[in-house]
Amino acid sequence: MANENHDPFHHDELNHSNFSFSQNFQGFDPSSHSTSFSDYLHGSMDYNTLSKAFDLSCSSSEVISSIDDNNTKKSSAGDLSSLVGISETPKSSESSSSNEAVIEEDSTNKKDKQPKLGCEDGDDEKSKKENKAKKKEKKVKEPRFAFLTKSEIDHLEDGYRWRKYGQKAVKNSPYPRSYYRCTSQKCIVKKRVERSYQDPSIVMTTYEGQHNHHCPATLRGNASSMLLSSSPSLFASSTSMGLEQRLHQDFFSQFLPTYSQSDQQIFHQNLPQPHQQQQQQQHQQQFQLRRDYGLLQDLLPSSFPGKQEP
DNA sequence: CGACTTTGACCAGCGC
DNA sequence: GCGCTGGTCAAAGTCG
Repeated sequence: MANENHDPFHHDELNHSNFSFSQNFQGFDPSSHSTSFSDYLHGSMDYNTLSKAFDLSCSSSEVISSIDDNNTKKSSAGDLSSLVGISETPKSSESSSSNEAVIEEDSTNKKDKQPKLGCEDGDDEKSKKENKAKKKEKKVKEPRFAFLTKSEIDHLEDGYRWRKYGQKAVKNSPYPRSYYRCTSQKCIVKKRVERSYQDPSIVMTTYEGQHNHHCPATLRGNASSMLLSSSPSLFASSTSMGLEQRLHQDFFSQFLPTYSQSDQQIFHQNLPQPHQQQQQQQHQQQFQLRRDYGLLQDLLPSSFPGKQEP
């Protein structure tokens, strides 16, 4: 891996060097920790599972964290800053469990929303009551999965086609949050993209739902080989070659199938020539992130939106 | 002309 | 109940 001495993100600014998922995810207590980035990464799904995955070599990962819906109810849906650790104290313990209690839901439940104008009064009342009744039923959501990416561009190319359907200003942040839906028919997957205001180079992407179709784009170039070659050490710890392949296949096919291209755009456009080394370093870190995430994939519960059965 | 983005408005949930 | 905020809708605009 590239030398670690010149990576401000990695060590100086965000203090990733001591990062450990198992530690920080479970005992998340912002009031008693420093405000390093990693301290505030609180995680998703099964923390133990995650920690298992990242214990392998977390220090090298740029990211980037996975955040589940329950945890992000306040943070991701609220403000990314709580993830990054600079805003009001997050309510830390409210989500310590039940991460798997994600049940498939018709995410269109909000669409019962009445037409804005000219709705019949009687029916209006009626449907309002129905809506209330529905709400009283335990509200379940599509499983979500969020992860942080260091990137210059907000909407990362992931191979799927998305239609933007909304944008909102985020409280305490100069950066808006964008809402996307998968353009594929009958696919209800949504995606939310927002940028950290503390570190504008960090983008948080939240996926909600599961694609019910194949990725329209295929992985191009040598991304997967680069992926593996960028840090063979981690995969060396995984004894199965089949696993290894599945990992990055899953990851790329589900989220980042064409990422390598945007990577090149990102890092080659914006960095000055003298920093080529740093450039390469970042590049490698990006791939490492993806690889780690791929590993994560394999350990995810089946309810995870990006999880694909073999 | 279709696909997509922008943007203001609306609605629901939540905390006070 | 009220105000704030997140999430969504849908008309208008833009682009290829």
